[in-house]
Amino acid sequence: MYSVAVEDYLKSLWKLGPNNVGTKQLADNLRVSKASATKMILRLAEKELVDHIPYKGASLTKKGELEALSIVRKHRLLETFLSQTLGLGREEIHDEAEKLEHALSKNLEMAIAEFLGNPTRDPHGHPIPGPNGELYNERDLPLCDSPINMSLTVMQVPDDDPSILAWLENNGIHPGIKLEIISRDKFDGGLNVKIGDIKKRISSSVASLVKISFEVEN
Amino acid sequence: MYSVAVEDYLKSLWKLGPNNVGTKQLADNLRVSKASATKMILRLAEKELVDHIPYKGASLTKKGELEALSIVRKHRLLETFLSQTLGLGREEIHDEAEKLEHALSKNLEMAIAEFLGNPTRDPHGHPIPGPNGELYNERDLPLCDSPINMSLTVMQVPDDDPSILAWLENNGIHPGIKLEIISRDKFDGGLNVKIGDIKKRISSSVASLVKISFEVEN
DNA sequence: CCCTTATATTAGCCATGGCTAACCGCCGCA
DNA sequence: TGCGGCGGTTAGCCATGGCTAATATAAGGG
Repeated sequence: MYSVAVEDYLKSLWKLGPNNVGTKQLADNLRVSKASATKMILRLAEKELVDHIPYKGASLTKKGELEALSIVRKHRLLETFLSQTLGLGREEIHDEAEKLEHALSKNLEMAIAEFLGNPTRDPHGHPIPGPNGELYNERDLPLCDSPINMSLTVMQVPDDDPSILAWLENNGIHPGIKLEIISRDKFDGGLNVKIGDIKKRISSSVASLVKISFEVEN
Repeated sequence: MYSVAVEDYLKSLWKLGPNNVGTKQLADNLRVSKASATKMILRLAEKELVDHIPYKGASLTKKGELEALSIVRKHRLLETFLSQTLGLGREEIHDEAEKLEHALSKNLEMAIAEFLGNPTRDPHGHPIPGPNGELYNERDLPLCDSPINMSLTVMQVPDDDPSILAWLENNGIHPGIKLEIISRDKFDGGLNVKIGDIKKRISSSVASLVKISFEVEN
């Protein structure tokens, strides 16, 4: 239906949304020039996939959002499928899925979803949109904003930075792992955490990319 | 490395080869105009992927052939993978693989080959080229040219025509099945065959697309 | 309040890969 | 041997999606 380029722009707009996304931000995210981004935004507006306010940015229309969610669904299903069948690591699957997602038919998407038992999270813990774009309410919190001295469960790690992912993996941090924040550095926001009996330091930039959940007391 | 379009042209040239392929034949195979095919042939010649003799046709260079074989390998590995993991039927996998093959990295190709145990045939019985383009000697014979009153083993069925494939499937004809030609119609070349105890008639056009092997007497 | 600077847009170029229309060349048949 | 027709090529158009360079706008600091 839409070209690879259009799908990539929609996905970026979704990731950077839901607020108005600036041309430069979008261009940087897609590694194209600002001029290319402007041109494409105009074309997307033409197709009613985005609303564009000149000099203010663009945001997805409902139509554009549904299209973006369809791509995100394909991406995350593919990551899960590659991980499950081929045993690829969390740090290998993103780039592969990035290419394959544009070549995945609705039929194959459904077959994969069924094969996997209609999962709701990919191997990074990211929610997988439903076949019609349904996305359940996101309740996971960034680790950097999480309470101290509580048992936290890692729910999500980033998917697109192999080096951060490798570091997390090497330090035993991935979805399902329990940890506890011991203290938060007042100056740089770095965290001292305890995983089992082992203490680690997590920089604030990494901690902002990891999401956790915890049991709420009644 | 090469674009989807270039890869598709190379694959078609390989399928229609190894003799010089005419512009019209290529254009028809790819469902593009003759002019588009001419233009692309010139570009492929520029890249030294084909030799082109004006008004005579084009054929793959060694470089072009290796590239084509790489695409064919990806295609057939994907068909095997989709069939094996998702249980898709022989008539469903071709079109999916046709799209995915262009998005498959060398790494993923290797992971899939290893997962499948480095198969040498896809679900249609077509030989899968090795990672460096090795293709073992083709010994299977078209059913239409096969001897009468001998036990024949079906080795290959066509991959790109879902309706023929569905007919074959419905009549229990697929790789591995044994059959015997009872008689050959003198006028239209149609075959009367026996599969187990059941007699079937196979038209010559279909019979030319099915390949078989048989035991050679010493 | 103006001016600097970052951000955004426009203009105009390029490659790719389609298309149609028009023309060319080769071959077989009369 | 000449010619009709099919196949092949050329010319020229279009959309897509990149790019750089030049220009326009907006917003914050002096």
